[in-house]
Amino acid sequence: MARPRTFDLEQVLDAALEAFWKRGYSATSMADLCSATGLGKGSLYQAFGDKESLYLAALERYLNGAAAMSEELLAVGDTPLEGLRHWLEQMAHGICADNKGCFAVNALVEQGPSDGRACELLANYKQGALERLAEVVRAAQAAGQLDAARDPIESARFLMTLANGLAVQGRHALAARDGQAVVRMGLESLGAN
Amino acid sequence: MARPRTFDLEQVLDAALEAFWKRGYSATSMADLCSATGLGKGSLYQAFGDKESLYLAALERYLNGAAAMSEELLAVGDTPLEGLRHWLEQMAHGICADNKGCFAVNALVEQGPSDGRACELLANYKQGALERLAEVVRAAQAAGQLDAARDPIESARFLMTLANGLAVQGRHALAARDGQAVVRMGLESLGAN
DNA sequence: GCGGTTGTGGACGGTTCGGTACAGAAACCT
DNA sequence: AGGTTTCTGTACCGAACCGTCCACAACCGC
Repeated sequence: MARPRTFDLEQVLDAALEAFWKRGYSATSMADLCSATGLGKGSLYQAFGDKESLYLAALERYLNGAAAMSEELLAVGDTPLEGLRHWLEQMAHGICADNKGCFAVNALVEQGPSDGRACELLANYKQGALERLAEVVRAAQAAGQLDAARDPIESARFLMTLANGLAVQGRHALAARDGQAVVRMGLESLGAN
Repeated sequence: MARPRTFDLEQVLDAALEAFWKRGYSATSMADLCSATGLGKGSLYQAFGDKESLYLAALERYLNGAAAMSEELLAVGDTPLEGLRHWLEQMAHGICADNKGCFAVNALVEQGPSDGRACELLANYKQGALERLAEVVRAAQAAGQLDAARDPIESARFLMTLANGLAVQGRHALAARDGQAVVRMGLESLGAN
């Protein structure tokens, strides 16, 4: 065997994520990443390969975290609707907290319609999130909490669209109160009372 | 006097806008802009100063165009609600057409919370659009077409959030049908019938 | 037609970029 | 403890970057 690395991989990934989050992919240089992570170039390249791979690793970590957190939030409360409310509220809350928006949305916009691996990750995540949301919507409808006449998938996409819009606005300055108002209107529009 | 320039300033600005729109600011090089506009470096620098100024000029042109088009769309139909519907529908339609999203949203996300001049332009535009939308919402409420119990500004922000969310999704691939479904739900949720 | 003035585009330069090579250090196994 | 293997950071590379400069061309007023 040999010398083990002296840093924590996930910790470094989080630091890199922060840097990418702040400035985006193109505008973040390897020098930025070095100072953000506190590592030398050699270590970064050895551990991750190249800039794009590091970005993808950070993105994947973010998406996994987001999925886990979504699952937690949706499970809050005793009814499906409470879960949806928590999900959207906390999403808005996190987005309004600091002016960073949502890393996935930023990545989606910056990568654009390119055919890279990032798009693949993002598309998969979006699809999964959409289906998961639709499931909860369906449950809420079955429980009589949401208007059953609406298509669950369309409702899910509607919620997703709201969340994406909040992420955009949260990137600059969106007052928490205004974000919550949007959330409230969104839930009402699905037939919640 | 002297030799006049052989190109049309606005045409070049449109070409540059297209290039920036596709790849974003950082990822678009001056070489890209030269081939997009068909001009040499000297001409571009003489006409616009530097890359950032060219970007700002393109952004300003886009925002002016967007404002004018919004005004037109809001005026379509005989009632305020018809205007709103047209505005949101055409917004969604344009966004879904090609996978470019909305340049303003892309700029907002890429520039992030930086304190540059682009943010200033975008913030001003957003404020104006919000107020204009709120005006039309108020008119629709007065005409009995929208639920008068809702705060017009919050309703306007709600519509803006939806539009922003559509822009994000439209950057990749959003079926026109799905976009229109979101639009329909959004209008219904304001109390439209 | 001719001088003066401005647009034009390619050549050039300094800087920064992402990525590699390498020398030294550190830790594991025997 | 020694050998070996891996990690670490720096020096370095070619390429691409943004921006400048300059020789030439094109047009206007006279």
